[in-house]
Amino acid sequence: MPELPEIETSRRGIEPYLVNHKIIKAIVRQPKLRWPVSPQIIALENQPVLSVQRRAKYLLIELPDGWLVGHLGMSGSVRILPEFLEAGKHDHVDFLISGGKVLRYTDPRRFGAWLWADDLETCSALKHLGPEPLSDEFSGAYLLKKSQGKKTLIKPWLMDNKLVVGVGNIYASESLFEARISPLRAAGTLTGSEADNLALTIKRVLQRSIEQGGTTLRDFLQADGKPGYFAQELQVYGRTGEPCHACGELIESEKHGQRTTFFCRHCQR
DNA sequence: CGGAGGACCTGAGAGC
DNA sequence: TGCTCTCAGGTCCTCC
Repeated sequence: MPELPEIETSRRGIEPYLVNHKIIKAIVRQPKLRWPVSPQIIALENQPVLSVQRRAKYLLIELPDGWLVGHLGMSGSVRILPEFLEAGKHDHVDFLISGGKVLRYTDPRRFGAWLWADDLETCSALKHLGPEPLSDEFSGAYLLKKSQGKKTLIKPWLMDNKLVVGVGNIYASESLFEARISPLRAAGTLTGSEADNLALTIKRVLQRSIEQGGTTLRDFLQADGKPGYFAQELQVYGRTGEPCHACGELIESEKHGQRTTFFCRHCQR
């Protein structure tokens, strides 16, 4: 499911229900996720939530003694239930919140994770991540420097978390289209002005999607159960064979490393 | 080292 | 209807 805008949408959705409340306990129905659910989570009792943050595609829930580190994988979502409701087949973890509401994690494919971290600096899941795309550190100059000599295709290169986090399969294709850069080029062929443009475009596309509540393709829902509306603004993703909104030529798709890339051969050079 | 590919897991939809 | 195949928003691991 989710790329950065969907995680940020989820974070904003759950934050007001958690901060200044306590997590009474966690109910873990299925501990076998991407990694086993951490024992510290299973043992949680009556902990006040200090903050709800995000790093890359991880949700970070701050407790007095450490952090709940959640990842939604490909198909995961979190939502707030007004009260405890019977769990479905894929409702793997509930966090019971003081006052009676429930933070429920649902994930059919179980590629997600719920881990405990004593502190964020030493958390192995977070340690090797590149810069946040919406931070000042992520710039055209940064992209240009990193691209030097790279033979990888630009599109899978953008999806590498060591380069920049949060850009997944949807937004990699969308950003390259908006920047009019062909995904078929090697990363090392980026010019300075293209790198500047690409960095700005990635920020703009992600920001706009966050404002729309993310992209709902099939199962992603915001924490209140509503879909995200950015799907209506997708220019190339999922539009193989349909006319390009800019030039009318047909959108093409190709597989690069197991993932489909969508692009307009005429607009993107 | 960089880069390619398989692995994890389930469900939806297409085609026969 | 039901089987088989392909595809899906992520990322870690191994192999060359």
